[in-house]
Amino acid sequence: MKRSYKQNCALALSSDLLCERWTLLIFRELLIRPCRFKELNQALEGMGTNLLTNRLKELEAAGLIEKQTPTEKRSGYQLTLSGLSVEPIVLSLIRWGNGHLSGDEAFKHQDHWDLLAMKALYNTDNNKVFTEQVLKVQFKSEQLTAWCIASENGLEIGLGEITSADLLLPFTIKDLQSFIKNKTHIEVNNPGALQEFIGCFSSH
Amino acid sequence: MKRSYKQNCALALSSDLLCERWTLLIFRELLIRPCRFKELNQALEGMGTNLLTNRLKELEAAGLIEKQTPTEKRSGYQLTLSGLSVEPIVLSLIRWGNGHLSGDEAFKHQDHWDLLAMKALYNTDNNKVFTEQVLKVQFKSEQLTAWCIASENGLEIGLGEITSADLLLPFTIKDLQSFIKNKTHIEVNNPGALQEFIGCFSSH
DNA sequence: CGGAATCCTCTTCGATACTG
DNA sequence: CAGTATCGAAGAGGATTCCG
Repeated sequence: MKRSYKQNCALALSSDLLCERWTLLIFRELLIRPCRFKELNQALEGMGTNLLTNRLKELEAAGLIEKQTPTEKRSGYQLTLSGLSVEPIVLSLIRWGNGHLSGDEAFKHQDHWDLLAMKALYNTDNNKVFTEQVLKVQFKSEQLTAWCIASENGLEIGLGEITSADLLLPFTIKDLQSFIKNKTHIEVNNPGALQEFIGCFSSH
Repeated sequence: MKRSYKQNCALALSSDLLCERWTLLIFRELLIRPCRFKELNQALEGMGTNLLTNRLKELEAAGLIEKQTPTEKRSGYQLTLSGLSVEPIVLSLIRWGNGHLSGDEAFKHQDHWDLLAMKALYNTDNNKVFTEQVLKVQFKSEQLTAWCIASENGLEIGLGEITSADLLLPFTIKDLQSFIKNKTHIEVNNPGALQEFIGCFSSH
């Protein structure tokens, strides 16, 4: 029997389901890519495996996540269509956290988290049409290989390699952010694309 | 010493502060109007008064809420400017809860909660310019007297009376929603304004 | 090996009674 | 009316074990 605020209010209802401890961080991971149990366990340091199991069951029961089809040799968890609709909530929390809080250097950090932050800060308004309709960016560092595709519809993100990137950044997103702030010079294969790309983000 | 995810991630940081149990519901109340301790206590049934005290202290320490100036005879709590910036998060949760979950009739309900839901569902895009630039609506029922002002900039809401309302609705917002759904006929002082007003909300 | 189940400790929560 | 104090109940955290 699940704990509930027992209020007939949209906020209370969604909080009951989504704002339990750890739950939103599970969504963070699954919004970036499907995850195996172990990946979640590693990203969510401090969460007991039993608690993780419970949350996954609750979310599966609620129809927000599902196990990948067993045809694939190693099954993992992924968001359902309904689970995907949680993204705006996560992004609004990221925007808020980004604007209001400064991180503690002692805290754990994983580079792929920045990928979602990038999506949260991407600004569709701001945004002139790209010379090429879309702009494909490849990030590559020791810890993370990732990509994003910017267009007027928003920013798509993912892990791994992308073909025919317009812009190759030999470092992580965090570095890019500090570049934007400090306006340091960086060498890239396509300076024009870099400028276009940077123009897509809210400046703060 | 506060509990924390200890992750250097915008989502984890904002969750640490905002997604503790009851915290978002406190924001719901204060986004509608400043509250005295007792009002919060009544709206947050099931929350112990000690816990409420703790949360209020934490939020005050974080600079998100403050006590009203003691010049006013009875002091209460209100959002700071920084606290106001939490609104987009609350509204995104309301939109999600409204779309994905059906309420349980046994649960407690307070009419003023619908006021914030109305704000969450208000659609600035949808929105032709009003004949009068803004549209002032007064709600009046036994349980709730409230108003809202719709404009191209968004929807302002508040409790109590407003002067020179364009539209007087002798019932609550819930009734209006069911009217929108079922397209039942209702008698009002200004049918044209009612149509304009209804056109401002996402249809779902 | 992935992950579910068990057990134990500690923290937080929930409800009520109490005090300035 | 605002806030404290108290205490049993529930949830979280961590380690370990069990199972396919």
